[in-house]
Amino acid sequence: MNSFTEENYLKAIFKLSLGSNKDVSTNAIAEQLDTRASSVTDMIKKLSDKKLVKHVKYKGVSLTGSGKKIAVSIVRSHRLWEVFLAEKLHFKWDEVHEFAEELEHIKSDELTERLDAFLGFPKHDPHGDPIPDKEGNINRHKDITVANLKLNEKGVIVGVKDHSKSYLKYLERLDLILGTEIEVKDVVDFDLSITLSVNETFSVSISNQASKNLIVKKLK
Amino acid sequence: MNSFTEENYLKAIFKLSLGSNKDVSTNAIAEQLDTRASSVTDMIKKLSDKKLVKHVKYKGVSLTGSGKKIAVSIVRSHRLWEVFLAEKLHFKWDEVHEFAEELEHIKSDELTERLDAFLGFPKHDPHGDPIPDKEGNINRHKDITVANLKLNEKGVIVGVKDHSKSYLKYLERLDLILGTEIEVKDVVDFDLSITLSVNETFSVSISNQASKNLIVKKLK
DNA sequence: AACATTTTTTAGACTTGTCTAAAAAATGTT
DNA sequence: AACATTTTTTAGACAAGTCTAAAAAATGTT
Ligand SMILES: [Mn+2]
Ligand SMILES: [Mn+2]
Ligand SMILES: [Mn+2]
Ligand SMILES: [Mn+2]
Repeated sequence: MNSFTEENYLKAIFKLSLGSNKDVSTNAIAEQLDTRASSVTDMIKKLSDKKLVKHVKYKGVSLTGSGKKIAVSIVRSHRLWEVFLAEKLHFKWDEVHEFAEELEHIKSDELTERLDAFLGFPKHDPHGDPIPDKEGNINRHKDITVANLKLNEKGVIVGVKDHSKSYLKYLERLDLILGTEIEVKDVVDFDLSITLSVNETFSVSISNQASKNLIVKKLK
Repeated sequence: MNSFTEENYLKAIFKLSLGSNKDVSTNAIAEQLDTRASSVTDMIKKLSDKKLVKHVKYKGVSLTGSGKKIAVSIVRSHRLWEVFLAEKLHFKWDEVHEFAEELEHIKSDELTERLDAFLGFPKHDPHGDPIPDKEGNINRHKDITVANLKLNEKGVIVGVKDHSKSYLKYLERLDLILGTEIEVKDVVDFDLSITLSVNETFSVSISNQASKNLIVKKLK
């Protein structure tokens, strides 16, 4: 069995390897987990002994097959619990993550599968992130953001790239929640801020920083 | 904040103080938590520094007001999670305890209250144990067991005193589950084994060991 | 290629919770 | 009351995970 701490390292390495297929650096992990590089080196040694990561000294680290399997199963459990907390216990989307960080470590395949069934096999968590299936397959949506949309193009909000409480609360205040339909009405070339029409009911202007973290599915 | 370990000690002391109001012994705690007396002494020192227990050297330990409050809130959370696991995820009553041992430590009053509401404010857990209310009040049912019933007396099963997997599975196999109506049809004076009529449909014979762990509400 | 900066690893220490072995106190027995 | 047994505490050690400070390796710059 792996400790909570080991699981959190595996999850961090998994997150940092998404997208690029380069090895993950010690410092990146340290920052992700808010710890020191020396602590990371120690833990990498341990995970390496357990064959959960591959490590070349001074070069970087990557997950092995079994390491990745564990990481994905934790992500799956995390996101299912987030769905439970949001849909069943009516927590807001900026509140679910902290609880899920703890719930995810209650490891039992049986528990996860039953939770999945109870929730009706959801495909996405409250932030639009895909829930890996039992076999660990993940359907990532392509990262088209509001910032990528051109004038007069339409989209539906399907996710966020920034998961911070402040960003999520800000979006909720503007009704920019999952499923919302938006249309680009104006782009200011000076600072790339964008004015959106929301659900064809009202307009709102958001910064480039905000628009490039809001994932959409383009509507024809 | 208290660690999982500290919480488990508080819970153990709470359980051991139920019924009798004598102080709890170091050895009793060690046995309950499957650890050594010396470890218990160490932890008692720590909990005592935090004013969660009162300790007189060589005499024994008891919970303070705040220690008891924490212990009860963990019991509340534990039993609510057990209800969730049994009713919503359809785990059997001999399977829920282990998961609840982990879930109970996800401490957040808000989470507990929402879970309580989601479950419809249950009064008892899947083993018939009372769920403490938000203020920590517990409605213990009085301990009348099948062994206390006289010939031809009737009762409804409302709880168990032994929570072991083997006992719970055994009872389930005999359909001696919560809510079942039973009537004492025969008592063997040699070994105190009892023959029961179950739900007025069939008969079964159980040992004294089994009958004195099965809590009933007597029916007139 | 030589020097400067950044990144990573090592060395050694600290905290939490555990253990064994031994000492001290309490309890039981004659 | 004296001795034996049991219970509890103390002393000292260990594993997990963390930290700071310093050494080693890699990378960047002239
Ligand atoms: Mn999350
Ligand atoms: Mn999420
Ligand atoms: Mn239980
Ligand atoms: Mn129970």
